[in-house]
Amino acid sequence: MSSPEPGHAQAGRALADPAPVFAALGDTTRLKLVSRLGDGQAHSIAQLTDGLELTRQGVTKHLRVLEQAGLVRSSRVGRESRFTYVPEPIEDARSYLDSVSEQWDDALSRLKSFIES
Amino acid sequence: MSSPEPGHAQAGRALADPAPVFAALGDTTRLKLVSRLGDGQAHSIAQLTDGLELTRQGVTKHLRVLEQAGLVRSSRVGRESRFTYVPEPIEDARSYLDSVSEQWDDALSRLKSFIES
DNA sequence: GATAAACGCAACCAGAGGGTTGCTTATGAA
DNA sequence: TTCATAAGCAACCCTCTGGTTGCGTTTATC
Repeated sequence: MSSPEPGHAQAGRALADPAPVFAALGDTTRLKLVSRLGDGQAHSIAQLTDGLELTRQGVTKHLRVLEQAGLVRSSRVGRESRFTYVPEPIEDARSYLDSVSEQWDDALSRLKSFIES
Repeated sequence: MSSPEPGHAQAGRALADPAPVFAALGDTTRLKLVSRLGDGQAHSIAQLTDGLELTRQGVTKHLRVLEQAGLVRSSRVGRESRFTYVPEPIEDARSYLDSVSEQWDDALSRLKSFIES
């Protein structure tokens, strides 16, 4: 019993510490990257750089951040590195937020029934 | 039309740019604070500091971050500042993650039906 | 084989972040 | 009124972050 709080541990996975995932999502550029990778296809760095107004190196850095948070996986194919979306961490983050909302709802209904009694 | 990607805009609110909310959640201490505030009660800074191994000033800074992200609201009552949970931003973040997952699922099923054809 | 494309590595920079300490101010309780 | 509690303000610290540039390396392509 020492997870970062949200009581009822929820159904699914363990989700050790969701903070790094949220931190990785806490940047507009990275959100765009995640979204673009959400199409299920593998994309090269050059591809992903296109449309974003920053250097390829900048994009690379962001991709490494996403990769370290487990949101994305990379593999070298020929002369390019292909990045693909990994769904699990976002599922985990989602269920974490679910548990927070649930906790909140429970607190509210308890409060309500207390007032009405 | 210039939101940070996820196509189908989703049902609910506008959710301008979810990045700041995720960034605010991207810290273990702040997650603990949010969770503790999720009980629906108002808590003073001293209360919230208790149990966390850092200074009251440190906690205050984190609370200001949460407040600026809209996750929390503060009001002065007597000599103490009371912080309370605000549910909307987390709802928004949740539905954003929903839209990402949905996009991913759609992509997968399209791929699958393409293979099978 | 020469050229171009796609990338990795390293250095560097300014600014934000997480944290502390010290001191002052407001408010409540004795 | 005096004393203790709760908090605000400001300065300071070090580290991480987002971004750049420059250059070297591998892989295609002509």
